[in-house]
Amino acid sequence: MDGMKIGELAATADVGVETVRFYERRGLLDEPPRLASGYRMYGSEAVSKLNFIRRAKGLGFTLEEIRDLLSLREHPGAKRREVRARAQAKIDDVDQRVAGLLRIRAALATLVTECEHTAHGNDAGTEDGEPGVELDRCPILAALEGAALEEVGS
Amino acid sequence: MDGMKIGELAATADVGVETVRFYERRGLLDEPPRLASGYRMYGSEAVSKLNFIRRAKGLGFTLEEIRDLLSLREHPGAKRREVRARAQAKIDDVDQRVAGLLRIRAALATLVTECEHTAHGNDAGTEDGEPGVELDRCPILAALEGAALEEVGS
DNA sequence: CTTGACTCCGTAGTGTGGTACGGGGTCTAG
DNA sequence: CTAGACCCCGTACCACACTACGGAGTCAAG
Repeated sequence: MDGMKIGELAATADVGVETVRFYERRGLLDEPPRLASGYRMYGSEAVSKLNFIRRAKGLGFTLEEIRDLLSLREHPGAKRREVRARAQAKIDDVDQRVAGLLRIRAALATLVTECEHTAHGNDAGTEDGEPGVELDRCPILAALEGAALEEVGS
Repeated sequence: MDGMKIGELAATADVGVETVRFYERRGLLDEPPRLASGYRMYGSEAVSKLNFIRRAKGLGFTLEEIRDLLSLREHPGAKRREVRARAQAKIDDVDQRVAGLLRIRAALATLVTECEHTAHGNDAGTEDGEPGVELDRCPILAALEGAALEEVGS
């Protein structure tokens, strides 16, 4: 069943052929076995990895971080302690990201609520012009600039 | 109280002077009033904006998205409906990100648990060599490639 | 056994988000 | 009134993550 060339892999995972080779150079994909001709031959797990990479990228991980993430399963029976520590560090990082996103979400939700409050049921495309509640204090800014916000680092 | 030059603003918000001008060119910061000399003069709300930008950036928003986010408060009494819609769209985006991160988090937690299970209490730096539980099925990949995963877009 | 799609490799170019540089003008303390 | 720190602007450069290109070899259908 398995055994596709790079073009088929790329099409299946919906990335470019060049991207696959690029990821290989960056160590995100293992070097696959080659045909006598030098052509790369991939199994279906390569599709899974590419899907994973696409998703993780969309979540803001860098390629280097994704390489780390992927390598967490490769530990050859040794150094489980270190793997555990690295996984835990990633968890902490993810928790920070989630917390930050939830802060932004809360701020946005406040904004939506405030807007509804001010001009609820107003569906006309025309200017409403109604001053209503003052939005001079931006809830988004307020939520983000406020206290208890340690640096996220990067 | 207000009225700082670009250097003070940059120092206060812990970014580079060049970065402030860069954000201005990209439309994230308004063009501030100038002294007769041409020097930019900023009020304290510029600090808030810069703090916001730093945080939002750390959460994976692009500068363009951040510009949108910031502009949500600038609506001059009109088009609240559109503001509400854009804020809601951002909320949906944030929810998707959080969901993705939580999937990764769950996978990492599984990995940690599995490692403890296999070689718990093993603190020696030496190879343990113990095969233990098979980790050939990667929980990280498993969590991300699984069903019901629509495309996140970008 | 030719033709066209596919693959190889290396190198170069793109867009994003800055950072640095260079040649000037300005401001303030001594 | 001059030295040094600050600011102006434009341009160039950097890292990251691709994306495109060119010239050559390979493979599969007709």
